[in-house]
Amino acid sequence: MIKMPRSFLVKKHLTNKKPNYGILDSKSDALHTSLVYLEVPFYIPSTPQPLEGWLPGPSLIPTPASMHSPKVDRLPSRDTSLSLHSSTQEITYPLSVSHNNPLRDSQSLGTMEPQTFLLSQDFRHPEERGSLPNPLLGLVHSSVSQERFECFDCHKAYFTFSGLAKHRQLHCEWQCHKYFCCRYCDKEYVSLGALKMHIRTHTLPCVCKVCGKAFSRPWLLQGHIRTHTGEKPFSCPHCSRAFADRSNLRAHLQTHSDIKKYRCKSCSKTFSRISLLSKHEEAGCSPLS
DNA sequence: CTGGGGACGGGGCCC
DNA sequence: CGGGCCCCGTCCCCA
Repeated sequence: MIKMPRSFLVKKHLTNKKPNYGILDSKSDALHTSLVYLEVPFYIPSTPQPLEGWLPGPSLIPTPASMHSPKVDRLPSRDTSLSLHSSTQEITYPLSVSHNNPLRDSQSLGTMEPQTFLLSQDFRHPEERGSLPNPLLGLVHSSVSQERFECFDCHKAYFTFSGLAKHRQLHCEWQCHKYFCCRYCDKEYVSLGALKMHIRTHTLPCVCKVCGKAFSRPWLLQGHIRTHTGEKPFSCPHCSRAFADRSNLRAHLQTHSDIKKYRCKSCSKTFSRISLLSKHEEAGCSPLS
């Protein structure tokens, strides 16, 4: 029988990249500087940037047919150049640092296809890097008529660069591309909050004053204390039984139901627990029995 | 072996 | 943002 792990919601190993545990103890800039960013596709906007305009103008960066998924490996800044690498060549482009780029309005602009790059570094201007997370490590997409900044992961679109930046920082980036590893075990989580909560299962800060048993969360301790006091606040409306745990009452209520929650697809027999259904199926369901 | 109770872990939601 | 609570679920144990 395949046993589900107790921590069934744990993110499994989808990446080898490990975050810096220091972020658990501090909410400093380490949150944004110590993590390893994954490479994700990036579309060079074909219209001017709403921020500082320091990104390379699209009309300056044609799309070589032989160039696939080049890496931007040099941090661009004003009045400098941008090197793009592919497996076959390296191309250096001057940067468009001004909204007054004369090529911006060229006829070729309307026929430009979105260009895909892989960003492996923080691509922002240093002034922006100081205050914002790296939003470009998500999808940025635009059309000629209406520029939008679209999250590569969830495809949510924003009209402003900073809008996407905030979205990436608060919601999507970590959830989609970063996994937080427990320093005490090998479990990984998709959010920092989930990891913090998991770590409590190691540190067990909530201690029972009666027996000394420790728990990860206060309400778990409260439930445990009921085992000492005998308090059972959750009563069954169908019988005289009462329970200290609401989940256990819910499971008990299944015993009063003729139609249980979990149904065998073969014989339609129902079970109060999925584990009982699994046992039934593994034993070899016989619809005639 | 089956069914059920006790205890507890984890994410989501709300305040 | 963090705590409390809810819900879902598993594991262990016992009748």
